[in-house]
Amino acid sequence: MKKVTIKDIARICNVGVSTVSRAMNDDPGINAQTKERILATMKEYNYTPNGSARNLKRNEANTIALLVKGIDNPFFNSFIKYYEEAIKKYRYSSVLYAVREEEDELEAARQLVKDQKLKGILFLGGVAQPTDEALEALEVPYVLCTAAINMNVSSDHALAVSIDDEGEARRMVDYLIKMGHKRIALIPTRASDISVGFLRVNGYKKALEDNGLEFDPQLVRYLKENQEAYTPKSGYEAAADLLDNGPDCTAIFAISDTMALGVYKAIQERGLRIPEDISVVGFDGLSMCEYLHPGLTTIIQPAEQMLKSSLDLLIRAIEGEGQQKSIVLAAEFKENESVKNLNI
Amino acid sequence: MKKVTIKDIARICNVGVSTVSRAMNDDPGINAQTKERILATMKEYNYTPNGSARNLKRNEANTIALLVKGIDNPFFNSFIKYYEEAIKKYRYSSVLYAVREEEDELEAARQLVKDQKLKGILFLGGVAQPTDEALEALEVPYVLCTAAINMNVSSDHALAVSIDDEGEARRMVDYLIKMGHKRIALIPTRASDISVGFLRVNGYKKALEDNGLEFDPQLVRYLKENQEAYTPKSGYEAAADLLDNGPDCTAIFAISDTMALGVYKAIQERGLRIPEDISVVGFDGLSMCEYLHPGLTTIIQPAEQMLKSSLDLLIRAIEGEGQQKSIVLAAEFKENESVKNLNI
DNA sequence: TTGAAAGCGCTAACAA
DNA sequence: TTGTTAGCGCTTTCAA
Repeated sequence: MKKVTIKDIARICNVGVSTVSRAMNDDPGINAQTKERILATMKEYNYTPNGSARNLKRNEANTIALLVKGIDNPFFNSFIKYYEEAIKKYRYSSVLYAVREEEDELEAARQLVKDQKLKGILFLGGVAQPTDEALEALEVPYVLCTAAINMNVSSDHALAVSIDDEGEARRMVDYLIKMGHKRIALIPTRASDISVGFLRVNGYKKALEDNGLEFDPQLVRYLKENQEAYTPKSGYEAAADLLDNGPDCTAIFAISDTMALGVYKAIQERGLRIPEDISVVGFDGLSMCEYLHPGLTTIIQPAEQMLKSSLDLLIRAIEGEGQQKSIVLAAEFKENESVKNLNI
Repeated sequence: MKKVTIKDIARICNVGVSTVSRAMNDDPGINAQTKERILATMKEYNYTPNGSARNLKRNEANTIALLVKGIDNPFFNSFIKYYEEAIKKYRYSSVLYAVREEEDELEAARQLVKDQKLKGILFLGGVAQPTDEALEALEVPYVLCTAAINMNVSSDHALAVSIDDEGEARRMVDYLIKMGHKRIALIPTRASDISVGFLRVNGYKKALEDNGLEFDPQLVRYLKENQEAYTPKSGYEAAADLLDNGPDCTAIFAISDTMALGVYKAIQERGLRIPEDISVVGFDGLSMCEYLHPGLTTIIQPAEQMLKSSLDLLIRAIEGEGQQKSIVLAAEFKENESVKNLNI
């Protein structure tokens, strides 16, 4: 079974190759009937255009990449799923690229753009310290999804889709305070994190301030530089340290659901009960955490919507219709059983 | 900045394009010094060959695909991570492709092979009912990783890497029995599952038989056809049904860790304690489940090793050095706190 | 050991 | 509205 080419189709249909090319590329200047006939023949002979030849000619691959930093973070799973679904609607092909924790995702992106002639990049997670220069060097539009877009970035290419991390964190802590909690511990990422982690910490501080509570550094358990962010392990270790050596608290705000999972264990392992002895809240909306016991109170990021918006934004930008620079989506506050109302 | 091509390099080096081609393709018939010189120039000018042109000419893309069915199953995360790392060692590029639950992964694979001229495919999960014809139609080597290779498959192309699902399940149930459990419930996938799920059920049955215990269908809670396999939700629902309507049991064997998570909740929600009131064991070794409380006793699949072996097997097959057909790796039995010893 | 030249399958400019 | 044709950047004969 030899591969059927554009020439074969042309010969069979008794037309020139360019006519066939026009037929499959929706070129306006072509007779509707001829087009019909050609398309039918293509289908009959099971013809698919050779991508390499196309790209070679067009000197471009209509490809965008999803660049995930921390692919083993289950939070990204649903995004990836939606990505694969959503991309099919567009006439772009795509590659998924996983960047390791210690890798520089911007360098990796630059390499990819060059090697694969990418049209755009969708960053998921990561992008800790994106400087204008580094991002500009990409030379293609990109969208930072779930990542906080930094104040020091003003690049024209820079697009972002996220929730209001600071505001949502603030809302969460405010909720805890309204529930009567005054000693609220925080388990963030590393102190050096200036991305989403930073914003959520800010939200925590603001909520305290809003309510006239003092910020107590002792209640904040930053990860050590050698601990991996957003893992149950780190959450566990931080909570264990807090419970064993820290000041008393009535609630723990883990900055991600993955970490909240570890917090649960640290608490339960010590014979304490959630929420009777200590309340726990998370952030992100990992579906799995609904199945913790008790169900975790958290902020649910609208993964599907975020992904769709990101893709939309990216493709508009690629096609030069970009007007919007960033989209902030509403998150869902999910009240669950992990918080005790101290007012009662 | 115009893209530098092979012609540019040729001109700069004062050689023909074919010589440049030889230099970069490690062609034997070339003077070592010329080669050196050319390679140096390529580096200096930051030349990278145009993949499209290469593929067009060679009429092939040196690409393999990782085809994941159920990308939102966190169990596959670590595999994907290792895949991305491992593939870099080979001179193959790769694509990751996520197949939805309801999609036919073999059809998707066939399409991919055709469209992208794939050299091989690595299936992760899925491949429920692979018939010889369907697999043969792929026309390229493929490896089924973590999927049970079925008895009715004898294709020459068929390669598989897995653990001994039946044996390991048997070991797990045998362990429970040794711990004094006699009424052991099972939460498998759907009754129609003839893949790994089936094998694990078999292992369960054999262990009972080995120990002279009778198989009680009432203790087995198959998922309904509309429930998604390997999710906490399904595990929760099955366990809830079992606890509310089923016969008494002292232990529950969830066929995957993801489902065990839901089982935990169903139990704890009812005010029962693990393992005091009821023991739970899982299967797969989801890292996250170590952070459940109490820690889950499970069978850990050696993800990294499995992935490496799969890739190795696949690439050998592609390059025609295939001798091995399948590899069965040892799993690790992880004893943890979720099982009560009834003998004491 | 090298270079010239013929395409790989496709698109697009040009001519008809 | 259609066909002819010149490449895109590369690999690979073939001849030197």
